[in-house]
Amino acid sequence: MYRTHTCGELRLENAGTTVTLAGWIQRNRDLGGLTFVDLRDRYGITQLSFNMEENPELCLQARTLGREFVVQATGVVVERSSKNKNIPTGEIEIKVTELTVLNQAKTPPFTIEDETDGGEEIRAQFRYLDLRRSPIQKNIMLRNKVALETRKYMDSQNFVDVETPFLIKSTPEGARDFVVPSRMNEGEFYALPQSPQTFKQLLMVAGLDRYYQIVKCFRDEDLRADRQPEFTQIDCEMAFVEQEDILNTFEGLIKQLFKQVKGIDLGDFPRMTYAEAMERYGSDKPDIRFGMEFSYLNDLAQGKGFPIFDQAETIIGIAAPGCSEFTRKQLDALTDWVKRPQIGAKGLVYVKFNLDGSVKSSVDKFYDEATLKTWGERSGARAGDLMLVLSGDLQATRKQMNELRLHLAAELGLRNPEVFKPLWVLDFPLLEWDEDSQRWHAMHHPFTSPKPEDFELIKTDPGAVRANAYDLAMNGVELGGGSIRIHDKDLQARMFELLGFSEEEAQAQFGFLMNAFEYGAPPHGGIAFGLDRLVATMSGAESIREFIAFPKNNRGRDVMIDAPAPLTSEQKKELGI
RNA sequence: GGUCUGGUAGUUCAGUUGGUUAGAAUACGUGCCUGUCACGCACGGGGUCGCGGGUUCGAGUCCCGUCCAGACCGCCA
Repeated sequence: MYRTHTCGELRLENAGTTVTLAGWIQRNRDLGGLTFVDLRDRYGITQLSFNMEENPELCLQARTLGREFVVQATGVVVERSSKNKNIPTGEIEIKVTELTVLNQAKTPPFTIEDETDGGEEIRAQFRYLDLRRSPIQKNIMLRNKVALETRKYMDSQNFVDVETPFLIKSTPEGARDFVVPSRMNEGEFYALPQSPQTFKQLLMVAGLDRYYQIVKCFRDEDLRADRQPEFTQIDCEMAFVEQEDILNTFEGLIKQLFKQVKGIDLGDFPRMTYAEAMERYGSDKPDIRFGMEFSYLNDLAQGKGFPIFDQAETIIGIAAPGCSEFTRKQLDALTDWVKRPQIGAKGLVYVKFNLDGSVKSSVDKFYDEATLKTWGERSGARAGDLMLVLSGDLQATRKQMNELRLHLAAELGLRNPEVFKPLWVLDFPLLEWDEDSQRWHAMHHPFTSPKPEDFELIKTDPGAVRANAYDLAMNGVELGGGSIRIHDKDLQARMFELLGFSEEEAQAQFGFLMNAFEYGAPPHGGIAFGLDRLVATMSGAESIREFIAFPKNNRGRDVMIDAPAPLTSEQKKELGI
C-alpha cells in the first residue's frame, strides 16, 4: 500500500497514529539539526519532520530530496511545537521513520506554487506541471463538478445522453470546418462537427423526446481568450416544446448549477428582447451588473451648430458614476482608447457634472449649461458624474459605446467577479445581411424557425423577421443559445432558398434532414451552453484556457505535444492528398 | 488578413541620451545553522540580450525584415 492517508486530511486528533503518505516534495527546509519537508498531493500539504539527533541517517537522506521528487514517508503524527495557522494540517507533522524515494525529478522550469513565477508560454509547454498547481486543479475540479451536476439535473428531467458522430460532412454555412481525409474513400473528406445540430434534431424525429450531451465541438476559426478550436458544449434538444418550456427548463439547470456548485441563489432570470438589448446596451449579451445605460441625445444635441453631432445618425451618451473629477490626462486616455482601430471612434465628447452643480464639457462652445443639463437628466447623470458621448452611424456607435461602457466599468471596478447577473435575450433576428457574399445569412443557424407573426415579412423585409431564438447572457458573456427549430419540410426548403441555396444544393447538403421531416417530425427546439465559458464565468475568469486541461495557444497550437505537425509522405500518399 | 504589446540568466524582470566587465530577485550548487513553514546567513556557477541584416568608432538600446508569445479587430451558422 502506497499510502494510508492523503496530504490534506490529518489533524490534531490523528496524533499518535502511524501513517504513510505519498506525494511530491513542495519544499525542503534544512535547519541543520532539523529538516522539514512539505509533502504535497491533490488534497493538500503535510509537513514531514526529521531530527538529526534522533535519526541522523534519515535526516541526511531528507536533505537530498529535491523539488518535485515523488516520495513515500511513514511516521507518527505528532502535534507541532510551533503551529502553522495558514494550512489545515498546520497543527501536526509527521515524525518520519521510513522514507522511500519513489522517483526523482529534474528541477522544474517554474515553481509549482499557487503564485507561480512561470509565464504563460513555459507553463503551456509543461502543462502537466502547471496542472500540479492547486489553482488549476481547483478549476479542473470545478469543471468536473459542473459537468456532474449537469448530468444529475438532466437525468432528473428525463433527458437521454446520446452520443453523436464526430466524423460527419462539411457544410458551407457557419464556421470553417476541420476536415479529416478518408483513406478508404480517396479524395473525400469528413468534417468534424461545429455542433451536433442536425443529429439532435434527427433524434427528435426519432422520438427520443429529450436529448442532451456534454460534447466536443470543433470550429476552425481564429482563437480568443474565450474561444478554442475544440470546445465543449452542453448540447440539448426537446420535442413538443415551445420557447417558454425551454427557457424554464434551462433556467432551472443554471440555477441548480449555481446553487449546488457555488451556493448562490440566482433568482428568476430577467428577460429582454434583442432589440431592447441593442438599444440600451449596444450588445446582444449585455453585462447588467451595473447601469450606465445608453441615452439617445439626437433631439437635444442637434441643430445647435456642432457639425459633428448635426451630421451624425445617432448620438449616444452614458453617465459614468462618480467620474466628474477625471483629469485631462484620464479623459485623453479614454479618447485615445476609443480611437484605437479596434474601436474606431472618431472622437469622444465629455460632460462633467461637478459636485458644486457646475457643468463643464468639451463642447461648451456649442451648448449652454441648460442644454447640457438636459443631456444629464436623460442619461441619469447626477452631480459628480461624467457623461461620455459618441456619435455616428447607429450600428457602429452602439458597438463603440458598448466597448467603452465595458472598459470604463472594468476600470471603475463595477464588473465584480463575485456577482452573477443572468439575462435571457429573446427574439433575435432570423437573418443578417452579409456584405461580402451579398446575401442573407442565418444569424443563429438555418434550422431556426421564424416567429409566425413575422412570417409574411420574409418576402418584403427579411432583415426584420424575428426568430424564435434566444441566448443566455451572464456578466457580458454569451453562455449559451438556442432556438425553436423548423420541423416542416416546406418551410425548411424555403429557408434554404432564402439563404441562397439551390434546390439541388439544399438536397445534397441537408437532404437527410428534410427527408426526415417528411416522416413525422415533432415540433422541437433546443439550446447549447458553452461548458468552458460557463465554468470560467462561474469563477469570475475571462479566459477559458485555465479551465481546459490541455488547451491550444492563440495560434491553435498545442505547444506541449507540438501539434499540428506535418505528415510523412507515406501517410499523405495513403490518404491520397 | 489587420492593430497593439512583449521577447535580456532555469524563471520573473530592470537596463538611463547609443559608451567600461549586462544587473536584481528567485531558482540551482556548496558550506553553516535544532522549530522552520516564502526559514536564515555566507559563498559560487549560470547570458547566442529571439533570429537576420543595416546605421555607427561603438548597438541589449536606433532602423528594416523575420520568427515566437499574448490581447484585440475581422472571422466565430
